[in-house]
Amino acid sequence: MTPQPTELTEAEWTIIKSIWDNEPCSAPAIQELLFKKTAWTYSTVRTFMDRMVAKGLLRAEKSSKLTAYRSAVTREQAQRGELLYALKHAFNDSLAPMVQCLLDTKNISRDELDQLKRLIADHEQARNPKRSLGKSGGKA
Amino acid sequence: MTPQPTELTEAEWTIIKSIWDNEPCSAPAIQELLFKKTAWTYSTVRTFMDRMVAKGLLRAEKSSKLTAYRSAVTREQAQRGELLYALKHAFNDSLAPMVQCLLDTKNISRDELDQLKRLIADHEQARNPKRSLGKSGGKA
DNA sequence: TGACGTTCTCTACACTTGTAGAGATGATGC
DNA sequence: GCATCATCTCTACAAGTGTAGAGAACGTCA
Repeated sequence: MTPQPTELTEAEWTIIKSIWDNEPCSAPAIQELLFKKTAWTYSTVRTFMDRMVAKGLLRAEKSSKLTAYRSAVTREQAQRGELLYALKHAFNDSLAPMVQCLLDTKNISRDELDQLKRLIADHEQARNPKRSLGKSGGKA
Repeated sequence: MTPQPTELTEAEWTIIKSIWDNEPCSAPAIQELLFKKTAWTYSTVRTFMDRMVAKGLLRAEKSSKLTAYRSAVTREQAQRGELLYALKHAFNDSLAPMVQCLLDTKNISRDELDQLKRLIADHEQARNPKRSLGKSGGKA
């Protein structure tokens, strides 16, 4: 149903990535995990997490004293939100300029280039499965 | 030199796009241009623009009473900033997942798909102009 | 049962972003 | 010279974001 496009702040990205990798998890656990990278105190992390619950980005279940958190949006949803934001604002919703920018910006290895070609080919196959090209077993 | 990655807020995107298309231009002009879309008052637009000057996103030159604005970052810089932000936060800097998400998300027409393939092919050519096709390529 | 550690709750504060009104000031036409 | 218009400057304020301290409350080990 694609609710409203999920948009995350930088801090929220940091938190939720950690949660995706560890859910369900506690706030102290996340704080500890992130401490090396962010130096955030428990209060900071907890504030973010509770705000994210309020926004519907996370879900919290508390048993007695402890609160367990899990994500309420999938990685894919969040990625899509971020991508659509960039696509819309920076590229007026047109694919090609975005991909062009990607190609111009990152130093892309031959492998990555091949990978991209494969992605596109697979996508083509998937939407147009008439004839098979031998190459790889596809399977979306 | 790629200063610091340019990041724009939603309102800033709206403003700067209008400026790219009309620079040099005055604040009242931009306000009028955007009014249909945003309903922003002059004060609002002016505040944004002056903040953007402070941030180094725009440049302002005032002659007597009038202030003329122009962009201080190119469309490409801004696009790159936005793209890198998404790439970094949502996709941990990996190309392929981003492109995959793009393919999965937007309803891509055959034309667009062809266009993408062409972009990639051109890019390949550009970085590897030795021989036209051939797998080899070797040597990163 | 008291000290200690863990986790939680509440509150706070500065900065950014979105939004705008009020009034100053200069330019124009008469 | 004065009314008017266009433009500018200044100030403000609410909501969102980044960041955190102080102190309550519970669990536990001696």
